[in-house]
Amino acid sequence: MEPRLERLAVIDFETSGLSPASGCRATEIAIVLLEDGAIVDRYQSLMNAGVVVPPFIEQLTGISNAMLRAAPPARHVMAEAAAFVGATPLVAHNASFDQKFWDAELARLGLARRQEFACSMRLARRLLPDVPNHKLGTLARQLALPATGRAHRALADAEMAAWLVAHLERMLRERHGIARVDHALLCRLGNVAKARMPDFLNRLAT
DNA sequence: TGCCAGGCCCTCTTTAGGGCCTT
Repeated sequence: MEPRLERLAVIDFETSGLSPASGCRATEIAIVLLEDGAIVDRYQSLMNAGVVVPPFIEQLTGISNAMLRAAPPARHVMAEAAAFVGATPLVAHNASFDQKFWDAELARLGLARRQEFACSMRLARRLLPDVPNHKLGTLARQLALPATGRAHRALADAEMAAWLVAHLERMLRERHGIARVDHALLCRLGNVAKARMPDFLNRLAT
């Protein structure tokens, strides 16, 4: 039977800094596959890209330079991650960040991204305008999402983002009466001006 | 060695500035 909701790959990177354009590299990746509101598969690995992580980020993530020296090569990990994702539509929290690293790490293998990213932060800003802020951890607490482990580790954050996406999908179906919630719709909603959202959702209701 | 981003979004806007989010 075809699933009611399209399968999504929710991705999270830990990195050595904020921008690959400044020489920063990925240090850990996690991808969870979300289908019909449930996590059905996971991929997670540290990766050694040959960079030294500054103390602030070691403290933030708990990923030490010793852990990275013992990790498999970034090249090997990214090849596995790309195969795991395939052409599955991608989602990330503040997707512009993860997209930059996904594109940059794939480019080092001579690969190009095959699909668009939807952004759970942009969706949350539009669908949940009244929460204190739209950080992933705050949203997880506000919505009482399932516990996923230590924040700022890739698998915990990817699972947290996946539960957030599942919550937003359910909101769209049950509160806004939208029968078909797919990746294309999530991308479109992320681009609608906030002031136009109520009207946009009304027109989608079935 | 030392340095360190950038796109979105709001508003006291558009000839701009600053906060938010990710590590």
